[in-house]
Amino acid sequence: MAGLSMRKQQTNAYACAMRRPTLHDVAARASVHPGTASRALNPRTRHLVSPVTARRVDRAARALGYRANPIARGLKTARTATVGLVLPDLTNPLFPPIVRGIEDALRPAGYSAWIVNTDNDPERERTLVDSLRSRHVDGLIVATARLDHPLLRETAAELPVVLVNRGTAEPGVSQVTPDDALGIEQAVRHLAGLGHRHVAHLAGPQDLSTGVERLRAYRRAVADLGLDDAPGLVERCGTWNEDEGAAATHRLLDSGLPCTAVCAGNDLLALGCYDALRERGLSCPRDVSVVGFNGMPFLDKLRPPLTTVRIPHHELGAEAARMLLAQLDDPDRHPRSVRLPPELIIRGSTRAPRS
Amino acid sequence: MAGLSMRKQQTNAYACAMRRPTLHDVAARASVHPGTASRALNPRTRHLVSPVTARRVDRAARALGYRANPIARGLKTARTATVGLVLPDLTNPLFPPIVRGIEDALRPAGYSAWIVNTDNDPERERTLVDSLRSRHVDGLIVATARLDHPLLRETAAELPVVLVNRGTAEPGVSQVTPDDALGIEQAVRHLAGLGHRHVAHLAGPQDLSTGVERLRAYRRAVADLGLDDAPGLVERCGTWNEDEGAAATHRLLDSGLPCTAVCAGNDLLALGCYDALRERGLSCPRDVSVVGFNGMPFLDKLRPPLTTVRIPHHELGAEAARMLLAQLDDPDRHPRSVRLPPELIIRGSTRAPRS
DNA sequence: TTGTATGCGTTATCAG
DNA sequence: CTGATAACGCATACAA
Repeated sequence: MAGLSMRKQQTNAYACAMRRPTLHDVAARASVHPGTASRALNPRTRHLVSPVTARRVDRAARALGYRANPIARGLKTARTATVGLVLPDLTNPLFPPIVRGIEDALRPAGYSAWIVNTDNDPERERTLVDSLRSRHVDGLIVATARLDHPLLRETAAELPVVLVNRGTAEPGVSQVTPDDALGIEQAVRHLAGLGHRHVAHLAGPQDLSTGVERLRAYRRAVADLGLDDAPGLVERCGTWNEDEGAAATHRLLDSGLPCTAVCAGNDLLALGCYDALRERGLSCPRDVSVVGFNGMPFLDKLRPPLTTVRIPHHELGAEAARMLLAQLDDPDRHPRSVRLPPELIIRGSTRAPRS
Repeated sequence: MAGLSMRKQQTNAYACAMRRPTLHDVAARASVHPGTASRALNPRTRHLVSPVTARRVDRAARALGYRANPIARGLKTARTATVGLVLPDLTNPLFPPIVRGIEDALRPAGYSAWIVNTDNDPERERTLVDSLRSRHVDGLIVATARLDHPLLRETAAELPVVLVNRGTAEPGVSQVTPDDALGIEQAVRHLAGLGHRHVAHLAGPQDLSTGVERLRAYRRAVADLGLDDAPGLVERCGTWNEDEGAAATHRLLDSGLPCTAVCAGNDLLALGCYDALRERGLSCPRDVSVVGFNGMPFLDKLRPPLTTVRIPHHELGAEAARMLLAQLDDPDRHPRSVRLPPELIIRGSTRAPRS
């Protein structure tokens, strides 16, 4: 790694980079003690200083273009106005909108987010959470929650944590998730309304709240609506991706069970389903209707455009951020769980079954 | 904002949170002076300490689960092993893979990235760059470069900066960009090879290197290949998005100029083009062939799958990160400019013109 | 109301 | 080779 010796050189190369003015400089210019300047500049302690002095300090700070050094401040206060954001994978199009929601809610409060990717690797996750903590983030928003997730419990015991999108079975952790059950119910009800009796489900990973709850909701909807409940109509996928969706669809079709519609656990699985159908010369929606879940971008550009359950990504993130801020404000606040309602978006991939 | 008074409460709510061990604790346990412990733990200064002492310190550190506090370290060294990453918009699917490339290249060097979104707002950009600087990032990777971009010149004079994806006309700034000219040439040559003589171009924003260079390359290719060079075959778009692409396509079709193929400045414009064609009852590729640019994810799932020029996103990011690391190592290093070769991906949206 | 002193955790520069 | 000490920039008890 770069030696510290470079520091001297850097001073050469970026010679024009004037040292940022410090509180000390401001104090000197205003002819007050640094402590006074600190108080004057801090909204919370400003009332402790005389208005004239305060204004003088303000002017000095403005003139010098003073900006407090958050590092030094953090060292003293043990707070950084920063929250860590733990994602499985930023390249999954589900997450960027959630991130935007988080940032948009954090900004007005003066907080910013530090984003890390775990790649669904628990070890990497542990390392990253540790590095966020050593950077003294004030709290954590976690999108990688598993149902069984000791790290989460440990971490939440030590600093404010809010889960987003995926929940956990670990106690004492706040979470903001889509109402998976409601979404799946809408999807299955839509298919049943079109006349489908044999609806399959591509289930997601069963160690994630999303995978489990969507499967459970599917089963309940099938029962409630009196649809075909053959166990073979459920195919499990190990991860939320297209390959798994395609493989599961192939297994489903190989089973020979009657099936005119597929309710996929998420959009990526649905995309894999598209691939498998095409590979077998089957047409969606003529032969098989397909519903996705999440409302990823660009699904309307597919052929056929994918009917899906849209979850409010941005709002999911914003709500998680607001919840974390509240928790930051009042650490004794009781952990709570919020479910946001999804919305069925009907497009071209669903239609009544033939005959 | 949350008062600091909360700190006390926080100590209550997260009471079990043991204080992280500090260098001081490690030193005490190893019965050495903190200074010695610091030297022993720092690979660069480890040779200054006797092997036995070093090992003793190591053991103490391990036993206590010691992790250096990067904040305190940064305060002293004015270095943070952190780089700022300035993006226009994380929800644009072009960027996440670039981010991953950057992170993957940064990680082995012990650096991490702090991501911010400007929304293409210069004022917001200035604020964010400022906040990154006050957080003492060691350098900047910027994906929001415009051709005319004073902030870039100012900033690059004060700390290492590398541009990624978009370049600038400002002098003295390193950049890693796709070889836009080569990519467009491949695209137009492909269309010409299929027999197209009237190829339109949906040009991107002309204040961005990408927009300008792709337009220039289109013009050159049209000239070289002896294609129809009617000025009306170029339609300008103010931003890289679907709406602009659709509007431009409508204008193009309204012009009545003969045109059998569209070379879009990027994939989003091409998606807009799809929409416009569909709206007019035209078929791609039967009536009009379309080529995109960038190689966004999921383009193969469109109908028809979009022929595009794939740029090596991950490598683009990785190369930018490596370049920044090199610059961090040697601040006197001459700024340089790297262009990465793209690759034409031929899919179903291009075919020979009718008749 | 203001100044003073101290500490946050670490590294660098001295002595020894 | 190791220990002592002084910063780094800021916030905050405490003294004045």
